[in-house]
Formats: sequence, structure tokens, C-alpha cells
Amino acid sequence: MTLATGRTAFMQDGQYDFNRIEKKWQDFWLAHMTFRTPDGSDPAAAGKPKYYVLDMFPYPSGAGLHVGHPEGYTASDIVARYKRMRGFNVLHPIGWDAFGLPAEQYAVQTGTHPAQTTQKNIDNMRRQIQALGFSYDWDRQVDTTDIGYYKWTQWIFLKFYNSWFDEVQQKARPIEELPIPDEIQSQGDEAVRNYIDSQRLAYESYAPVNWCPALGTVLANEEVVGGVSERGGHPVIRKPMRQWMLRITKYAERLLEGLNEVDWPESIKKLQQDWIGKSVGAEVDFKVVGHDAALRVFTTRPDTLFGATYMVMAPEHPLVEQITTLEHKEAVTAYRQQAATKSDLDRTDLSKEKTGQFTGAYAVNPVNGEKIPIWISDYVLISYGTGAIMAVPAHDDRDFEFAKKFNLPIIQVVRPDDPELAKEAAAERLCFTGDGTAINSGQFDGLSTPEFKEKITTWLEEKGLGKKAVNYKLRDWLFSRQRYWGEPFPILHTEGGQVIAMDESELPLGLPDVDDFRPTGTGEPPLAKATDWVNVTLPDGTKARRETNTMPQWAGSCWYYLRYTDPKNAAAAFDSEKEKYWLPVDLYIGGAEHAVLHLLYSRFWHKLLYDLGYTSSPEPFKKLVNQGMILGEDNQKMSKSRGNVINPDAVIEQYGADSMRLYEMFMGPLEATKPWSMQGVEGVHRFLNKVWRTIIDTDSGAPTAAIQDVPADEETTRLLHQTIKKVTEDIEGFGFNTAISQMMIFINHLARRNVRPKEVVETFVLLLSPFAPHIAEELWQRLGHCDTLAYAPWPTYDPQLCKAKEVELAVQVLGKIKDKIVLAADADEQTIRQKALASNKVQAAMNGKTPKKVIVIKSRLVNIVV
RNA sequence: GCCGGAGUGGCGGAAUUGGCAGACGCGCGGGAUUCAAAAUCCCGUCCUGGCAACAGGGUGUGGGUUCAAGUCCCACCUCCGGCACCA
Repeated sequence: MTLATGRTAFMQDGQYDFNRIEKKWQDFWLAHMTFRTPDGSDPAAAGKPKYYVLDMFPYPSGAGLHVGHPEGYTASDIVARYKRMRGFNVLHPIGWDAFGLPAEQYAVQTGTHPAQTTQKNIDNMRRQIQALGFSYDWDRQVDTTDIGYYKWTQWIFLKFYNSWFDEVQQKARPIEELPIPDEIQSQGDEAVRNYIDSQRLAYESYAPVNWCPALGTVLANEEVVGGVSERGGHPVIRKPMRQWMLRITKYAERLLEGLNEVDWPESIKKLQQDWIGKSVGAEVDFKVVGHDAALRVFTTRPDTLFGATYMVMAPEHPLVEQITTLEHKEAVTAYRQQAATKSDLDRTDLSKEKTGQFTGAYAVNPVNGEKIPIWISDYVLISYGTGAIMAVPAHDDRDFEFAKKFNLPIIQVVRPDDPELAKEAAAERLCFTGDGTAINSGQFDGLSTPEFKEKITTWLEEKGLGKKAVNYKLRDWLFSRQRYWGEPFPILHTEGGQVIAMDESELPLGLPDVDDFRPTGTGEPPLAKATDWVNVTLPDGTKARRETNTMPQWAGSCWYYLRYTDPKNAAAAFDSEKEKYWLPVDLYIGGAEHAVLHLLYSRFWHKLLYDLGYTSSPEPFKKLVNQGMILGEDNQKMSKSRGNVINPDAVIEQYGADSMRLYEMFMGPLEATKPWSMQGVEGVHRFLNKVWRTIIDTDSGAPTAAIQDVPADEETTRLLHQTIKKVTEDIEGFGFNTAISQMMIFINHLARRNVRPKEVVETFVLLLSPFAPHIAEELWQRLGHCDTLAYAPWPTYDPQLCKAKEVELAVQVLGKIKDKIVLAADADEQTIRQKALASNKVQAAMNGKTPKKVIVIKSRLVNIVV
């Protein structure tokens, strides 16, 4: 028997052979560059609105993809495919956040170069991602460890280094435009240079950092969990060390305000707001008795100034030394030493019990001239506000606790409106921190808390005793790591101790090849061992050393979404026309674990680039959606040690990528945390099998005889239009699980029919295609189409056709359902009422009583009140 | 301790945002098909009582608003996530 080859393929392939089908279409998409994305200037994009769907790019770990990755990636892929069918020019890229500690630790253990490990891991993860059939434009991949990429990460760093923040304009400006005050100018070149350095947005600092002796490296706060390193659980101590910092604090207000412009989950915005931690209050100066010095404090409760009975400085406060009296010197010094060696954790841990020392000095309360003692205690942090506080024990829990412990006076200055509370507070049994009415406050008595705050702030300003002030919890960003596998800083240190930055034209500065990746253990980074690289001779013949710190992993991920718009540009980080066309990102999907840091840092970088004219929008990510966590089948977090990790490769092999994708979407709401279930995968796999059998004759491989070119019956038409409506609206609203349910309902209906109108079947295939693209493409082809369905127009529905002709209404008597009646959908209220009251069961339930009120909710129910 | 989020069948979850609780899927029970099994198809499946029609109860707990509450209000309990003396 001879048949055309095309037919033969059909004949042999009657069953739903997902492995073969998926491979076939993945190859097809790659070979035909189906998802190549034209830029705005490309004729292929003409007349199409743009849509940018971004995934948080993965770290290419040796363990490969876990099932959490495909969740967000499938969601974004569904949206990307849907938007393409709706006529959008869609940018949907992927890349690799490939610098980072794991590859370096592996290098330390085995001597394998991190670049090798990274390449191997990227190749493996790319294979896994491609096996899921995501519609990425593979020509736009970025790799943060690629020198063609990190050249521009270094370039952005230089932008930070070469900029200052203009407080008046509230924006960054090139350092050349920095006005030099006359008194600095007059002090000579070095003073000018120091002044300029002090204004740069990237600067060096010797602040104490989290030093982990076991890892031989400094850790960021977020890498320290519960006082030990997140990775490895080693102890961490505080140690002052030279670091590069980025002046993110200058952007605190704009980062806060920008949140009002974005469509993000409220919970994420709240996390960022809390992290920035803005508070408004006043700064007040307290004169120190017997010294020509004043102690400046920040308070959010200037209305409680009359209740300040003592002061507390952080142990590190510079004034401590100066004002401590001889007789208290020893105890104070001991206390300071103790505080200095404690880690942050120890300080908070041990501070369940307040500790402190009296300095022997006194300050004068500017509002009433009272002499009050000055203490030091580690419950006051040097890094927040002014590093000193006025203590108002009657109205601050911490001060209250401290005062009780050290027997310091407590003076009520706010009376609670609740008399019961007022009694308790007066008896010093509780500390009242809320709003109330002022007492014991001289001429301010009787004012409400908010009024008082306003009045006294003005009063303080008039008297020159203080002023309104704003503080933020946000700290500058510690931007250097003592590691090998990161971007090198384009910075040199001269023999004379000067810092000079490389010129942009000298970039990139490549990482040197080394074969010993171990930390030096002294805190000096591994790069210090690459002496050939480190030591340089400057054009003037003098010697210099390269910066040996490297950038943290966040660096590369701060701007990768910009590079996707122009990934191969060798002359610039990205072309501004392309940036203008694609940005902002319309939809950003990723895990909530990046809610604060990654999203805050990239917003910060984006704003700098915006200030300098490189980006056109103030915010990078318009809409943000967080996918939830996927737990193991035992409802526990997936982990190797629990042995409950699901391997995507195994799932794909057994059920196929389409089943995997569909299951991940069917599990539940995208944002929810939910457990994995292999039986659930089996369930959606059965659904796809059923779709296949409903359309394909499993003997011949051709469409079944049930598929005919005939118009659809009324019921099928209605269900089809309802399904188009539901699937469309659910994709728009990220309700993928319910969209799938609807498709199941539809196919259950269709499978029962002996005649399946071809047009209806084709419409269904299009609806299914964003979710399960491989099977959809295959069905589309077998239904007689020659080209991919990726750009076929998305089906539309007719709202009239969605409506049922007849509806069933529940009839309640006093809120309890007694009967159900069937009526024409357009029946008027009068008819409904009559029919409802005519029901025997309803009559019986009413028990002869007359209806007092009949509530009719059209096409829903009737409720009779008797 | 503070700030978020969530509690609905045996399980994952639906519920037009105040209008028939449990869609869809899993699991389970029964039947058909088969020599048998897998696969598939059909029926059933919130709980209690009853052969049944049916009756009663039911969305973490207790109260409230309403003709009507999973949904709104008050108080509480449990679980998950984040923060950690931020003046």
C-alpha cells in the first residue's frame, strides 16, 4: 500500500503521542523563528500595539528547574500567546542571572571555573525551558556573566559614581555639574576632591558589616537569617570593612511616591513602604549642661516634649566620649565595648531586658528648662535618626520599660480619652502611646495630640530650638562583596590612596582567569590573588591597584529588562528608541520573595537612568503579579532533605509539557501557595487525551467523522460563546484555573455529541492554544491549516449568544429554598412572581399565610417573606 | 510583639462580589465494555436520619446587620508569609 508521506505520518500517529508532537512543534517554532520579536521600527510591527511580558529570570543552578519556575513562566506564556493572537507585538524574553555564590562555592570545592559550571547549568536549564514550549524570543537571551552584558552593568555603576543628587531638583545629575561651595574651593584641590567624592551616588565607606568568618566573606543583611548565614548557617559578627555603597537613601521619597503609579498587589507595595519606613516628626536640640554642645534628637512625638525625663544616646554616638563624667567613664567605656562586639542579633536578643549606663551628664529640656540625665543604651540605634533620643517613658513602650528598670521618673503629658485607660496610665501601670489630650505641658495644655504636634513644631522653629524633620528606615545599599564570581568594579586605587574610576571607553573590565577561588580568609577578596590583573601602571608611570571587591548578584538583575530591548548592542546598553518603544514592562511575573529587594533596587537603578535621560518612564514595571509557592505532595516546602522534590523533566517525560503547563495552571489561583499532586497531573492529562479523541480518529490520525462542516446547534453555540467569554476574561484576570474548568465543561459537552461542527472545534483549539500550545498546533494542522496558530485571531463572542433562553429560578420562603421554577429568561417580574406563588410546594411552605413582600432577583431567585 | 494573607467535602479548589454553597478536577463506590486487565463510557458521592419521596444541619469559633451572609460588621481561635527596639 502506498500513501503520501503526509498521510502516512497521520496513519502512524493516531494516538496522542505527546512526546513526538511536542518535539515536533518546539523544533518548528525554533526553525521558523515563530516568536522572533520585531522592534518598533520593523515593518512587521507596524500598526500593532506593543506588549512587554517579563519573567523574573532564573539563576541557572545545578539542580536545574524546579516546578516553581514553570508556574510563573506558564502564566506569562499564556498571556504572551494570548496577546499575540489579540494583535499585539509581544516582547517575551528570558535570560540568566548567572553570577552568584553557588557556582563560586562549587569552584572552591572542586576547582572548576564558575564560568564552566554556569555554562553547563545554563545549557541544561535552557533545554528544560524549551521542553516546556514557552514562546520566548531566543535571540534576545541575556546572560549577566557575559562580558558583553556586564560591560554595561559596569557602565551603569560608573553612572552612579559620576553622579550626585540635587536635593532641590530631587534628581541625579552628572558630577561635573556639582556646585562647589566657596569655602571648599578656598581650601584647595584636595578639599574639592574630597567634597566631590562625598557627593557621589557610589561611594566608599568603612561601615561595620556582617562578617562571616566561615565563609570568609561579608554578607548583606538579607543574607543573614537569625544571626547566622542564610547559606550554611555559620555565625556572623560585625566588623568594620571598606565597602562600596550606593546612595539609595537619596531616592527614598521618590521610591515611595512611585508606588502610587504602579499596578502592583497592595501587599507588595506595603512591604516596600514599610522597608522605606518614612516617618515625619521634629528634630530638637537639647543643650548639654556644662558643655558647649547640644544633643540633637529626632522624635515623631514632639507633643510629648514636656514628658521627656531623660535622654539616651546610642553607645556609638560621637558625643559620648566628650560628655561622660570622670566617675562614670569606666562603666560607660565597658558598656560601649560590650555593645561594639555584639552582633546585631545579640543586641536584639539580649535586649529583651533593657541595659544601659548613666554618663553623668545632664541636658536641658528646651521647653521647660528641666535638667534631665543622659544615658547610653543599645536600644537606641546609631544608624537611625540622630542616634539619640529624648525618652518619654509615659508614652513610649521602650522608654517606659527602661525607666521602670532604672527607676527614672515618669511624667504623664497625654491623657487618654478613655477614663479607664487614664486611670491605669496615671497609676503607671501601663504606657499610653495613643492620641489624647495634653496635660502637664504648660501653655499647650488641653490640645489634642495632632493639634499639639503641629503647634509645637512651629513654636520650636520660631524659637530656633528645632525643626520639622523626616526620617527613613531605608539605609544605603552595601554594594560590594568579597567574592570572585561577580562583576569587577571599574575602579583603581592609586599608591597615594586616591580612588579613580576607569573611563567608559575603557570598559569592559573582564574578570581575570584564576585557578584558586578560595577566600583569602583575611577579608580580602579572592581577586587580590590575581596579582597580574590587580597591579596596573597608570599612563603617568605611577602604580595602582584594581578594586578587588565585586558587585553583588543584584547588580545584573537591576537592569536586564532594559537589555532585552536591545540585547546585542555593542555600542550602548540599549538603544533609546527601542527603550522608548518597549518600556515600561506591561506585566512582570515572579515570586514574592523578591518583593522588596530586587524590585526596590531595580526601581532605584531605573530612576537614576531616568534622571540622566537614558530611560523614558519613571517606573519600570507597570503591573506586577506574584506567583505562589508550590509545596510538595506532603504539603511541606519542597526540599532535598524531605525528599519531596518534583522533577519537571520526569513530569514532562511521563505526561508531556502540555499536561505539565495545564496542571500548574489548574492547581489553583496563581498567587496562592498550593501542594503538588501527581494525580492532579494525571487528571489534566486525561483531559488532553479526551480533547484529542474528540477531534482525532485514533485509528487514522485524521479528524473524526463527527467533525463536519455544519452549523452548530443552539446549545453548543451558547456553550461555545460562554466558553470564549470565560476563557478570555479569565486570562485577562489571571484566573487560569477557572478558564481550564470551563474548557473541560465544553469538551465534556462536545465529546457527547455525534456531530461536532468544524468551526466550533477550531475555535476551541484556538482557546486551548495559549495553555497547551503543542497539542493545539498539532490539532490545528490536522484540521487542515498549513501555518502556526500563534498569530491566528483570538475568537470573539457574542454576548447575546451567551444567554440561555430558559432559566431555572430558586424559590425561597423566608430564605429557605422550597422549589425551583423554569421560566423564559426574559420573563418580567410580574410573571416570575405569579409562577413562584403558584407552586404547590411554595404554597405548602407558606402555610396559608399571605406574602408580605416578594423579592425577585432576575434569573437568580425569588424570596417570599410572609 | 507588630504588619500582611488564608481558613469551604476525604483532597486541590469554584461561587457572576450580598442572591440556589461545593462548578471543574482528584479520590472513592457502583455499573457497562473486556476472556481478563489497562484505557474508556455511564451513574452516584457535603453531613445526619430514612428503602424512598423528603426532613434537618452545614463554609474555623461566638455574636450581629439583612428578605437573603462563604461573602458585610464586632470579638476570638488556628495556620502560613514578612519585619524585628526605626524614637
